[in-house]
Amino acid sequence: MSEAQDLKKVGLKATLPRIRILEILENSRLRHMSAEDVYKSLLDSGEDVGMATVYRVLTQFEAAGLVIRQHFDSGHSVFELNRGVHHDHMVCLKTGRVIEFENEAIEALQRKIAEEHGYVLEDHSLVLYVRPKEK
Amino acid sequence: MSEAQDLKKVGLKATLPRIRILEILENSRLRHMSAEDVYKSLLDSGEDVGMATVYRVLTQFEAAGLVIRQHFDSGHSVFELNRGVHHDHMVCLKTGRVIEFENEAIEALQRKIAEEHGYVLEDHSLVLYVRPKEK
DNA sequence: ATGTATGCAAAACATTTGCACCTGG
DNA sequence: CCAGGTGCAAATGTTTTGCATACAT
Repeated sequence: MSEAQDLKKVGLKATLPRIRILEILENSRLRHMSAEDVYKSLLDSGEDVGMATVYRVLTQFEAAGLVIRQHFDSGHSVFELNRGVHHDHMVCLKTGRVIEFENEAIEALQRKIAEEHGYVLEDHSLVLYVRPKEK
Repeated sequence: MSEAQDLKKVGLKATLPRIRILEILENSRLRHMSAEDVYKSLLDSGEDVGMATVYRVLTQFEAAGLVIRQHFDSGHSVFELNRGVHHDHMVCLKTGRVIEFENEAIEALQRKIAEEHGYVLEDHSLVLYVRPKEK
């Protein structure tokens, strides 16, 4: 019940829409939600917010480091709560399911590659598009 | 001058817009062009094509394997000629420059990770966002 | 009180589509 | 000639913005 504190901690006023959206991200069974998903979820809970606010709030949350925005190849963004542990994503082309995974070897290789080209790795986006293995 | 043949080879009629667009992709100094870039380039050469055709043709080229569509985090797609050698991309956050790189170790790791989760790797998207190394 | 946040509607983009007309083989 | 391709304008889907009103501190 301390969403209000969490918001203030990152410099955001604890307004109702922000609190509700944060709750949704924390409690939804979907770890990866589109703005539309969040919006529908709000309406379902009887809240009266506009899409514009959903986008504004999610963008602020991203800037504050509370959520991470992913861009998969689907034309729209998906947002997930930043739980502090970095991971990448695997999207099943058959079911649309999103699987998270961590792999330090890949992370290290990326840093090394950037380094070799005279750059410092700032961020990266890795998405594997996969299909269930045939039995 | 064999763009016409290249097109027929992949089952596409050698129409003027398709030939011109293929030429642009082959000759532009930018390896990665947005639909807008291609469109402007066409206009500059005095060609009279519509954006709709640019998108239709680029999409057909992608389906035919002639070009590869990338999605970077910028909201719009960029297209590059498929030169047959797979590679990933590094985008400089300071200059916007796009650098291509190949790394078989990363490719192998990705296949292994998908495998470990019971999937087969079908495709992937890896983009490193980097900044010039301080001297 | 007062500066910030919100809701709504309209705008802004990138991309796609319907349809009458044109064109390549 | 005729199926397929193109141009234009209008539709689409997602995200952003302007502005008057409502709210947190």
